[in-house]
Amino acid sequence: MVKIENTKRTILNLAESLLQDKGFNGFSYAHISSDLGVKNAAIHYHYPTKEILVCAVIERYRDRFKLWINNSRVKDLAPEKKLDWFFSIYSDFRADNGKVCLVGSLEAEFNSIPGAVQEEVQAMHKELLAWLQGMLKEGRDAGVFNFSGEPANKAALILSSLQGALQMARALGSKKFRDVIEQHKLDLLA
Amino acid sequence: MVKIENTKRTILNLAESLLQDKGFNGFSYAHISSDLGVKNAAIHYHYPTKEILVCAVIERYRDRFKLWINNSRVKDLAPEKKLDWFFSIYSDFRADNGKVCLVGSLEAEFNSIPGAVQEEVQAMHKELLAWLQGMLKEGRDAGVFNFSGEPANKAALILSSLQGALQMARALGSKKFRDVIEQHKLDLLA
DNA sequence: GTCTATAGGGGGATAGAC
DNA sequence: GTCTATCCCCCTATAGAC
Repeated sequence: MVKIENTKRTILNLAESLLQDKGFNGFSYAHISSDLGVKNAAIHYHYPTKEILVCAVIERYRDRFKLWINNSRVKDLAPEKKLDWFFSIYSDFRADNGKVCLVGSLEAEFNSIPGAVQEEVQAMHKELLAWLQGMLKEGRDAGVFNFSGEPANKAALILSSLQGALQMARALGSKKFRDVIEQHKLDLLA
Repeated sequence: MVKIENTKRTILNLAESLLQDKGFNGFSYAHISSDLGVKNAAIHYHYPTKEILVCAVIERYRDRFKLWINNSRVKDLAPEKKLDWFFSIYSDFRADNGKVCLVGSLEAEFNSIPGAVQEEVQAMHKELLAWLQGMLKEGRDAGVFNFSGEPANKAALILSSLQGALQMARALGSKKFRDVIEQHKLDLLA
């Protein structure tokens, strides 16, 4: 019972990592099973299809994000600290072998992934945007952030940029990613 | 001689479209050949390998972009019109069956594409950034654009955002894409 | 230039033994 | 739960006829 939970969790870890590294159509059950040290069929026992496996990866990530933002260590931060925390998620991806975010990886291949995965991605993206929008509004109301227009639109701008910047850094290097982060802070705190 | 040039061009058109729709690992020679109404092997006659084919797609796009920006219809525009022109490239992608940009598509799958393609993507991305950076500097010097920091960093922010916004729109719809464009204008012209 | 035919590999997925 | 073995499909790429 404990063993199976560990195995399932390890499979999810590997699948998540491979998704962020090679993309949905770039990884296979063979990658996971060889990394895990078992055979192909063992993965199918835990996650019958690739569609089910990747949906489980996203669901876990959504749960994780919900826990984070509802935890007092994030919830009670000042807006500018919340911003730093959010940026650090993406900086950590970059530092971890140049991974991109799940949303970006899966949306780039959106038209060649299963329908159930598309729906999970959509839900995940909405949740990220909603939190970011609330944080930006909170910060502007508090006089910390400075921007024109709707918080929802500024949130979409920032999130799309982080997504793109992780991809950009693969071709142009980590400095470009850091430059984008700094420019966002400059724009927001000016 | 004319016929072969037309065929080669049509193959490049289809490959470019498929790349922007399904990604490198999501399209095959079979897609191209069935769309073109020929057999698999005919494509290999013109472009022996997928690596060579995709490199040719990117090289053509780079040439096209160079022609555009050196043409007086773009070169002589005022900075704010240049900005609109650049945004329209991405709006047109979005309007064309929700395509994403080549750079975003290929960088998302960067670690599962051939090395020669990676190098082409890198060169292309640098050229796009260089032009955008120059345009932003020109606009700020002319007193039309308003932003803090280095033009290079603002260029990276905007380009990464356009790249991400096309992907985002696949899950969340075209309105989100338009919202991002409007927010960029708001930020830049404030 | 395009065809048929096929090689050769990898992919997702399943059956049945242990 | 994991194994071996296997099925079947799609993929990239090539050989040789037309």
